[in-house]
Amino acid sequence: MAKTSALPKFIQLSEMLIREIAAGHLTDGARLPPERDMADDLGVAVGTLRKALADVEAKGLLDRVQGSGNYVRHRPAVDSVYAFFRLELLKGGGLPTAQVLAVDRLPKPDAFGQLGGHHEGHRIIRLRSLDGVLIALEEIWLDGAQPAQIAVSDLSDSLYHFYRHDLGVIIASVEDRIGVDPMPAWTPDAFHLKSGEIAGYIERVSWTAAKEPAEFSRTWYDAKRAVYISRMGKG
Amino acid sequence: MAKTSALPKFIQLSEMLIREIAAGHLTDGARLPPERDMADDLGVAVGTLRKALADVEAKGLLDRVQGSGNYVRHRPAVDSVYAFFRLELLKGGGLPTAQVLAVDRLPKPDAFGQLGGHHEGHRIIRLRSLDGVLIALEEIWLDGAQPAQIAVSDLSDSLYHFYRHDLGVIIASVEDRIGVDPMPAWTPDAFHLKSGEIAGYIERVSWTAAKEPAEFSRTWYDAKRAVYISRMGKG
DNA sequence: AGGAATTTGTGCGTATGTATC
DNA sequence: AGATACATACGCACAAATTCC
Repeated sequence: MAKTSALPKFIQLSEMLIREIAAGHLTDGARLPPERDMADDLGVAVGTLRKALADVEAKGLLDRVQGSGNYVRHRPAVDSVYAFFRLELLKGGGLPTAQVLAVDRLPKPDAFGQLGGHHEGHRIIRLRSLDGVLIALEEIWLDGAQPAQIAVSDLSDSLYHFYRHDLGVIIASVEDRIGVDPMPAWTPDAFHLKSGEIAGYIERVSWTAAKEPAEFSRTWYDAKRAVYISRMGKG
Repeated sequence: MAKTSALPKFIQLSEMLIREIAAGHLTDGARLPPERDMADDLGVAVGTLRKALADVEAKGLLDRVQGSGNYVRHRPAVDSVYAFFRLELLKGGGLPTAQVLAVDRLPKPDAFGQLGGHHEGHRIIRLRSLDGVLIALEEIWLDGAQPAQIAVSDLSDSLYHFYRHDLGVIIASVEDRIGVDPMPAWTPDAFHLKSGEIAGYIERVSWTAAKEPAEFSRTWYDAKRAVYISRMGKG
């Protein structure tokens, strides 16, 4: 196996908590135990747990209130990411999470000209993981004619929930590339999945090279992942 | 004076560093002293300084490299925020900083119909501070016809630099409201400044109420500031 | 209304790991 | 290989906000 040194504890904790919330084991509004109790149960120092909790809060899944407690923020179960997330079927039921890399308003590629009347579109690039393992890069285009207010913060949770309830737009294209760790060389016809309940269709997107990792995100670990993706393009 | 409990040390340190960088005292590429030395000089614990450095890094003004050092990231002096920031003239040379609260694509108010052909515009709301003291709320509209890729991350540094170099658009309207601490009641005719080198003009913008603080940002302090602004609207 | 208990936030100091030089 | 420097992790003490009695 590759020389994979373990991730830091606070990252492991953060991802564990996110998976617990995404899976519905921690429902919306639920209050976590006091940090000291939680840290004792998990066998870590309070400061380490707090760093993980700050990470979950930054992803919008937790509400931390001084003097009160840590409260889970998650959409109800009916809007679970499971409803629209098809990747897990190919991996045996892992828990999906996502991380937005970039949201840009760009001229729409010709391949999508027939969908929507606008000459521009919103391009969203996300990393998708199952059980914390990076498995896919996702590129999605939304038609630009909608009065869309798109920002990274809006997309940090369940992207599809955002589509249906907040935006009400049509997905122009969804491309899923499936891989294992380490990611194999990318080929144009890797995987194309029909996207379930979403009113849209599948189309291959020509992948433009990613910007520098530093432009995508701010933490060391995010940058690592971005570099990882960059290697995909060279395959 | 009002009961102003001091801000936490790590926030004070963070804002001090940001001002030092914005003023050009720490030039682009400069390497900071080792964290232990720096913490000793400043009379704080290393962990406290590290929290401040993480904050500066999150704002894109610092590059932290393990095993190497902390490196300043800043635009060259010719593009200093001073070139386009007029507020400081009224306060005696304070160092301006800004924080983006919201970036939305919305139908353009009728008052701006004569500028630009598009019916939509990008509304940007920023807090502006001098020497760390909050003094103004800024609302700016850009015409939506431009192929603008607007996201909060693009605006975190110098907004005017972004206008001129990255976007190349015309500022539809700029409204500056000047105040002191505590912020006085807002009145429609508070202050309207001609915006210097910017090709645009000044117009009063009817201020729509801010969303909930939680929608703007994630940290406790950002939320505090948002609440502070809310009180302005009621004055 | 008020005060005690609970819970998170801040700050400190230290030891060890890991990347860079 | 050694030295330097940032990253992680631990534990503790006190402050501040909330909640409860």
